[in-house]
Amino acid sequence: MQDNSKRRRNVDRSADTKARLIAAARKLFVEKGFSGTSTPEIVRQAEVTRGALYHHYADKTALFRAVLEAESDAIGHAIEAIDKQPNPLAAGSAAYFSAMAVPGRARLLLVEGPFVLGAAEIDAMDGGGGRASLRAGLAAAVNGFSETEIDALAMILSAGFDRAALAIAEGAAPEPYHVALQSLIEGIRAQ
Amino acid sequence: MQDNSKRRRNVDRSADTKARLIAAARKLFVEKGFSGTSTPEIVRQAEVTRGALYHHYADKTALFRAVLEAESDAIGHAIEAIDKQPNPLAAGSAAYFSAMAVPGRARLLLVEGPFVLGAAEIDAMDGGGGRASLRAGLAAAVNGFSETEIDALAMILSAGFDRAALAIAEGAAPEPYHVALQSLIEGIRAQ
DNA sequence: ATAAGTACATACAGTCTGTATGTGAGTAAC
DNA sequence: GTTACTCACATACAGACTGTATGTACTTAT
Repeated sequence: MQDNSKRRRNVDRSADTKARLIAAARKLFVEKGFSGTSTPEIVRQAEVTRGALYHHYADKTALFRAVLEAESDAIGHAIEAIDKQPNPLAAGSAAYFSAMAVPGRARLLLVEGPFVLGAAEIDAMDGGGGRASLRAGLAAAVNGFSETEIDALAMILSAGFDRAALAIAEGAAPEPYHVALQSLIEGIRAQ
Repeated sequence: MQDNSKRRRNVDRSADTKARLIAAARKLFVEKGFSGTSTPEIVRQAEVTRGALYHHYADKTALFRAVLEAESDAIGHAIEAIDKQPNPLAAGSAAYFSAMAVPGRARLLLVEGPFVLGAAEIDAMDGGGGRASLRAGLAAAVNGFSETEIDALAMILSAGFDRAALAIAEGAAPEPYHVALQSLIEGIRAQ
């Protein structure tokens, strides 16, 4: 499809082909969703053949997984290195929204990902969108809740963060969501 | 496929066929998801032919929509008749969880629905899972928040309710989630 | 009684996914 | 450096699925 024939090491060819596939797939998955995107479409966009795709990835889902892993890596350390800050909840919140502001990321990680791969696998991949950090911050900030109640609080607030990030990614003003989330956290902290 | 030949009015035949299709589709969509379920599978389960399916519904998505509309109708009045109760937030919460306890409903309305039809259409169908009621309850209960902030609060808490309902539908103990949500609501009420 | 519409059933066209197979360039062993 | 082997594809194919077109028996309207 393209000129890969001139003196290139295999490792470079593979890296290049995979990068093209991931970039093309990411673009199309963001625009049209997983099931709305066909593999012929992806390889056309990437300027490779379906043979190349199925050589590197077991199936369409595996390519999708590779796209999300790249996305998750990109977020990676942004949130986790925050646990020890003065106000970890506020800092973590800011870091989360900052990470989710990258175009397409919210749709990939919060909509397509949980549906295609299942919520469990997404959680395992990115640590639940920083839910672990959120849980830790909550555990340190609140009193009078059992462990399972803190788990529930973290899960519920995490869902709120996700929904807010999605709304903001779709064009909503961020401030009301930030205020609302901060107020919710302050509210339980005060109990 | 079945014995529809003996003296049946068209309106009855249609109603019966549609009911069969909706029941079969609901079962399979709950078990295997929308894209994991094929129309041959649905009609086999319903004991009709694909011709019947495509006679009554424009496409597979339209059948899915009919399933969700039936589900939404079933919930219907359970939540809306609550706005005028002494503690509308607590009563609404209980009604919501009660409605979402019906097997399969959480997956259909909270996972498959938003993905297949889009979150906007689901919201329009069931009033955002009672988000309107939640917003009204919040508006009456809290002070010092702007309208858009109350919107944001309602959306965030609504996402929390959904996530909790899903976790409970998947087998989690309900109590911690109830406690957590009630604490969150009490917390902002007190501000 | 006849004409028109309804509710299907069947057949078909197009597209998609994943696999099987073939080929040339790269790599390793000697 | 030559030979054997592996890798990175490219191409061809089989099976399944979706939606449509067409044909038919049963109703309903006139």
